[in-house]
Amino acid sequence: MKKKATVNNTFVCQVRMQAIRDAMSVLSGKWKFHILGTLIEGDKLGFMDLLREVDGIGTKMLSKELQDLEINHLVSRTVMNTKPITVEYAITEQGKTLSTVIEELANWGIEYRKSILDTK
Amino acid sequence: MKKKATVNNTFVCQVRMQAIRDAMSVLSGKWKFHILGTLIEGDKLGFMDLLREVDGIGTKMLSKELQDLEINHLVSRTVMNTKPITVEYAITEQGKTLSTVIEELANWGIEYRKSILDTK
DNA sequence: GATATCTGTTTCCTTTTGGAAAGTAGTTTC
DNA sequence: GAAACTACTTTCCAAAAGGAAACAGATATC
Repeated sequence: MKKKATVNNTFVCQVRMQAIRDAMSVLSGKWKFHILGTLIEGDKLGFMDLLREVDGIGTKMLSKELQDLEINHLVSRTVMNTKPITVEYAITEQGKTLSTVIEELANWGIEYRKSILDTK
Repeated sequence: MKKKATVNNTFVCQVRMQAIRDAMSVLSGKWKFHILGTLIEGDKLGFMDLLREVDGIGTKMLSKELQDLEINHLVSRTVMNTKPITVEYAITEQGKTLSTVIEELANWGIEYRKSILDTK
């Protein structure tokens, strides 16, 4: 299975491929876009808030995904010293740069659904 | 684990959630963005062309992903009656509507990589 | 006739992902 | 002091995703 790139083997394409890999490595999975989208809308949400907002997610996945997003500097985590301890999750400046991507993706999804319903 | 949505339980947010689910159901996996991106650049590529262009993919995944994309009307498949049989894969009009999303994602990936290198 | 090319499919396996449920731990209200 | 609330973690398991390699069928070239 030897391979020689022939068509898109330009520098820009290699860079774009790498960029998509980079982006997906940080955004892959079933929940990241939902969590980020929710945090972009209403900033500063507690764990239980997110559990309520992100429809269908469980504690394990929410916890794990939030850790991933925090590691990648897209979400911040702040422990508040309130009566029953609460934690505030918020989108970072870095994370906010994703809002156009998420917006575009959501818009595409809406249009896609429409076009599918038309053809049926 | 009772849940009551309190913050983003508006109609637009429900629609956006659904839109992201729709989009991801069609675009999930390791290779779809790469294949679509490649087909948007150079239209009409053979199976072997794609195998060469999409760095790292194997025959099984390429075959499977192309089938998925064809089912969802994002890619067209045309069998040519050439000497050794060849097949032309191309992006559909429907598929072309993804170009802005892919563009945004790639741009974000590029900027993200830059910012990570800066902070290190 | 052997080898090569094009387009896949099939098999077998490992890794990754995701989910349900129970457990942990601290605080606070009744 | 029992129950409730917040914020998780852990365990155990099932399903999905992904990959390497072999196989297959058709034509065409050496």
